[in-house]
Amino acid sequence: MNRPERTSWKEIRKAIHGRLLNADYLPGDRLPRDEDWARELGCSRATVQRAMRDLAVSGAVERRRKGGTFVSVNPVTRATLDIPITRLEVEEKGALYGYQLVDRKMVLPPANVAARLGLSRARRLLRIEALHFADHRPYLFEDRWVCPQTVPDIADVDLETESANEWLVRNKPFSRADLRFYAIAADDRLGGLLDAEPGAALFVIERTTWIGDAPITTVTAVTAPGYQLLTQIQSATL
Amino acid sequence: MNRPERTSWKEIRKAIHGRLLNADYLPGDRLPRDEDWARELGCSRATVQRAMRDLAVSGAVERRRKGGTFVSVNPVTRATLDIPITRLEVEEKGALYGYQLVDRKMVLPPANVAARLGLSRARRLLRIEALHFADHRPYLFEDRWVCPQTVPDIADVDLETESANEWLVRNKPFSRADLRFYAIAADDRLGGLLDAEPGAALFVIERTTWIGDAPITTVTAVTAPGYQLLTQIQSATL
DNA sequence: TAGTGGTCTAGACCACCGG
DNA sequence: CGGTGGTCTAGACCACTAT
Repeated sequence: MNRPERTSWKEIRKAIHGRLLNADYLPGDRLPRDEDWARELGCSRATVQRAMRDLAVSGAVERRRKGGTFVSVNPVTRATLDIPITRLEVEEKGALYGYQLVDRKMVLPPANVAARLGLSRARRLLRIEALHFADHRPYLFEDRWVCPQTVPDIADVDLETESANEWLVRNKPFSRADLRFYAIAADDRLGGLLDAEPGAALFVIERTTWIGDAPITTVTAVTAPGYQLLTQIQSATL
Repeated sequence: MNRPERTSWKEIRKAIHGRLLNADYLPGDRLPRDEDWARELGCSRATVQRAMRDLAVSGAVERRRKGGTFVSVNPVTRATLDIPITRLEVEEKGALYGYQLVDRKMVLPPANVAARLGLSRARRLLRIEALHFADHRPYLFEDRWVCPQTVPDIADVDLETESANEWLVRNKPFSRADLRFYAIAADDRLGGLLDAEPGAALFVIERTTWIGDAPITTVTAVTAPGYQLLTQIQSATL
């Protein structure tokens, strides 16, 4: 600690975080100003600011102009999830990817789908049902609704060949997305599609996207039995 | 665009991201050096670096020293999940929180639990089973294993009153965590505990934490029927 | 080894918001 | 209004790694 020791913002973060873990400051407490940390730790204010921003992003502290920096009152476990294109997810596991379009038609959406997309009036949407396979076994069933008003060029895509999942992710960036994760029991149809016992517990990822205020698509991705979504957290305290 | 317009790193990010969305650069392409962007966009290199870091964190580009900056080849949907303390999650919904310890004992863990924690030798662990309630209805069942070697002071906690969940999150920071999300079908016991039909599909959050290399705890949090985990993404393209 | 991103500094000004 | 965090700049040096 005597040697300046090639200070870096990670060391500064570690030093400050250490004080928090050591309970030098308790949840709700106000921390010293950045400038004071800078003097005490022997670095510039910008470096403290870099460390503090990281602590704020990770949820350890909250910062308010004029108010100052406070130790977070309600700790949360903050994780980052990556949801890849399904084909890449399958291939990443070393499995052979397969894809099959089940159905595709223009139809009026049910109320819950219209609500998800925030559609005030009932318009016909493009509904796509498709199956993704890993090593010839069902991997994920995709029940998708696309807004042709927002995505007119979906009409030019050969959905027999290219999955709507991949085409949309690659070609239609979104500005906002809602994600939901939950579990459902397989009904007879889902059981048949996913090769699961009727009643089997299935993990579901539901995703709805917008570009600006215009809804793009909403998809209910029902995974085959045994599917798990994984992630890891590396805390700043290394 | 003529006026420098109080440039900020968010505008720089937007400008660069715009070029990506406009397909000026395709996935895999190498982007200009930061310094060139700085000259072109009329800001300092540090500002470009701030914008680029944000694009890298959000997954839009990949940066390598000496190599340069590249448009990401495999787009992913990257979401941030906040998993709060269960009590706060319930209270956040405006419901009355309740808690009940179901069981607590020292016992040898089964192989899968030992594997999760990375324990090479079989040692007795503290197993805690507890129920969390929302408005007097079962909300979440917590099946937890704690390593007393790592967390000896768990012995002093009155687990009848305070949930292990809350005590650990508040008092035992971790340096690494594994998270899994999946679905299971309720067996008779879970059905009884969570007031669910046997066979009902239940959403499960499994979390294992370490401090350094020492395992702290692993918990299987089984949620009551209807539970959904939600999150939102706000893209940089605003 | 050279090119690129990553970081640090000192100083300045701005934006927000609590008192 | 004043204090605090947020950002920008110009320049310098460092760290990594592709060539």
